[in-house]
Amino acid sequence: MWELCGRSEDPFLNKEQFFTGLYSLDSEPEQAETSEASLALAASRNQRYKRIVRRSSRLQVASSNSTTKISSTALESIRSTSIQAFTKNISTAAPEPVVSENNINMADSTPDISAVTTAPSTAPASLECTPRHLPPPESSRILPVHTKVAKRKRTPVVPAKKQIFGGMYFYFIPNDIKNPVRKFRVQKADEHGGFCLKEWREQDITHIIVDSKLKYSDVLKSLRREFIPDHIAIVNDTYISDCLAFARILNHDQFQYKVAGQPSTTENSFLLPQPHSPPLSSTPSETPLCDQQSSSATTQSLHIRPQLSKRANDTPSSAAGDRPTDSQLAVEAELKASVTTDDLVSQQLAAELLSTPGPSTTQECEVKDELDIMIAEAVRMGDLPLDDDISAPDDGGTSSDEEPIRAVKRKKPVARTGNSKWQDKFQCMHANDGKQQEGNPNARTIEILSEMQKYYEMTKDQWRSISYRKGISVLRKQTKKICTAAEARKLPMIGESLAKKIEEIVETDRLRKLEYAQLEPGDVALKLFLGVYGVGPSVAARWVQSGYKTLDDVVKNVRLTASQKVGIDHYQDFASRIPRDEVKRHGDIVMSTAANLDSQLQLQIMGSYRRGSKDCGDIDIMITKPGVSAQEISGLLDELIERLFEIGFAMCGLAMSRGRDDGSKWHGASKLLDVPTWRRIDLLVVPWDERGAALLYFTGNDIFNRSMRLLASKKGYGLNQRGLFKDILRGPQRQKLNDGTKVAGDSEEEIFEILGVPYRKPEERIC
DNA sequence: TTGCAGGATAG
DNA sequence: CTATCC
DNA sequence: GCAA
Ligand SMILES: O=c1ccn([C@H]2C[C@H](O)[C@@H](COP(=O)(O)OP(=O)(O)OP(=O)(O)O)O2)c(=O)[nH]1
Ligand SMILES: [Mg+2]
Repeated sequence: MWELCGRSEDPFLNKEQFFTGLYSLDSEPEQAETSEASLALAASRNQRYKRIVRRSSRLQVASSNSTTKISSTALESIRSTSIQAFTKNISTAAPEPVVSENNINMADSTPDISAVTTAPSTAPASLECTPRHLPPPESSRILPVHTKVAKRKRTPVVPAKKQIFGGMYFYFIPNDIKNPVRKFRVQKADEHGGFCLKEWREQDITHIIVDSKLKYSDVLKSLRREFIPDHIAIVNDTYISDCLAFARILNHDQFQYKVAGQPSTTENSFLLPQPHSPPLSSTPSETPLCDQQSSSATTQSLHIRPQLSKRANDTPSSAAGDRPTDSQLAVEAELKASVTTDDLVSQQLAAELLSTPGPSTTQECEVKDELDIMIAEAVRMGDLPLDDDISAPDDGGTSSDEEPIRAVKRKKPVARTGNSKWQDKFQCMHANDGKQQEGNPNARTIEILSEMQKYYEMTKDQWRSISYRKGISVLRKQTKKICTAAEARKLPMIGESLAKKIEEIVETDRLRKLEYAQLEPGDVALKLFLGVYGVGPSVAARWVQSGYKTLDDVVKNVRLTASQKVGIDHYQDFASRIPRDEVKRHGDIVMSTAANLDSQLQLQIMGSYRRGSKDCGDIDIMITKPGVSAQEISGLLDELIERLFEIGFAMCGLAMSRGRDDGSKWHGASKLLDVPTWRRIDLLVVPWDERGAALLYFTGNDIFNRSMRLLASKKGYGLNQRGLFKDILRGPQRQKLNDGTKVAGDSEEEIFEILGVPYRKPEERIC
């Protein structure tokens, strides 16, 4: 896998690629021309090539706020009831299965990295509805399609009589064919009628074939499961050859096929499990341990976990020191009474001053945004000589099982069209204050499409999800109702598929595909799990696949990370939005605490708060100090955190900057004295000369940031939370030769300016 | 057919 | 390294 | 899913 990923990364891209995806983020219906000046600027700074892609491991996309939040009314019952409680608002109208028109390509068109790391990409409902007797999709077989063996798809080269594995589904561990012996076995199994899956498809798999060197615990670990369903037989790797030797299916329960450390089973049925027999019939006795686990989990799923109830396990700090509550009270009281006194007040004032969006910099664009947008098309960006040839380094066919397919890849036409016209329609170019949601004529359409977006929320396809998001965003900006597909189609980021859906929604007030998707078993649980802080698509899918349906199931059976524990304990807390006032109160406490440490610190509440939201998903606070660069502020964060714990404000840490002294980030939970709800809080300490970039980053929103960054990269820059850079070069091995030259970082305005984007006030950065 | 932001932390 | 989060 |  690793080699696969590494290889797929192109260090350089040619010009065509350079402009690829230019329109990526939402676009603006009406676009003005951009000034020639900015254009020229862009052109002049443009580099021959630019590394656009950094495909490492980036899977998560959607912001947390729009998705998977559970309505507060339902929160009550989360722990104690099964997830069905959450289905109440799901439309139950006639499902009438719709064949997905677009899903087909997912498996193949998904980039390698995604294919590797994201889930099966099978059509909806395949999980439970795929008949066991149907062959799996080619993509999930362990052998490549064009391998001799696999190619003749089920056309037996071996006499029918010898197709002893007919209807049997094997999952090999390790699940690859790097080992020649294993490859041989896979081939043989395939030749004799068996299916060798490369994906874990629980419904289909009948046997797990385990390498002799592995132990049972390795199997569980490799599958990341706590037990193996009892309809699946676990045998060691001699099983296949023995079966072939005897030309019949042998009893997999026999001692010699056991995997080391495998829980004992009541043996000796000398009858084999029928390949097609329903799960229940196949040796019910085996792996009793596991069975027990799962059943107990389900039976107890209705109980509240007593031991994990609130704050039982965390908040070690509260015990320490002097009465936290008093301290925190004092802090707040101090804040309130502060009219009269002391430098604390002035500190706070200073901080507020800094944070006030008003004063600086906004005057120039205070008015209209019509003047905004964009670079017109006319741009020839054409003639820069490119180092066209993609030096396709190697491509060792090595390793991993399949995928000789990738040999095809690698060649870029390099036809240089003289001019790429890129009408900039980056969302970041457009001021969007996100108001007007009331009278929105497309409200209903947006609502339904948002539901759809949630369904695609990863696991299926992260990109599809963000495409929905982009389309929805465009729709949200419309002032007139979009009624027909043709009408919709004209909008940017709304293509064939979305247009059709929009029309269907307008005409029928529903979307069959959505209803179909909502029927998918496991989907409700998936959403439930995705709502847990620290649980993403991968883990959620794994849990669902293990048959868990409630958080209790999970707590009882799974080893959780520290974050996940807190996330489950405070599922409701973190799912609820924070009133703006409360955000302010949290901020004030941090500010005064920080002020006591160093009176020169400047704090400012960022994120959705700075954008003016009425409520926020969390509290984001940036801390900086005039003139201080780098790590003079090191250790400061630690101290601050410590104090926050002391006063009973900080409840737990979720992620802290790693040990280093440049400790700059802390993510945790905090709580007010009179509000029982824990809140997520994010502190960011930034050097003075990076404050502009940090401001830009931390204000968001996320889509806005991505839009800006994409735009920057198109223009030959690199934008991140530390600054705007140019000339980022990378060596042959994708090694970073330099970090580029920082061209801006002090101020937001400067960054906007250089990128040719009209300044946007924080409230206008809602995309 | 391919890319879709960029970086940090936990494990 | 991947998964998750910002 | 969209755009190239
Ligand atoms: O994927 C992401 C997520 C966040 N951010 C930036 C923008 C965002 O505004 C800021 C804070 O993140 P947070 O998750 O708190 O989002 P928010 O904009 O503050 O919204 P919410 O109200 O959900 O907190 O970090 C990104 O750049 N990329
Ligand atoms: Mg926030």
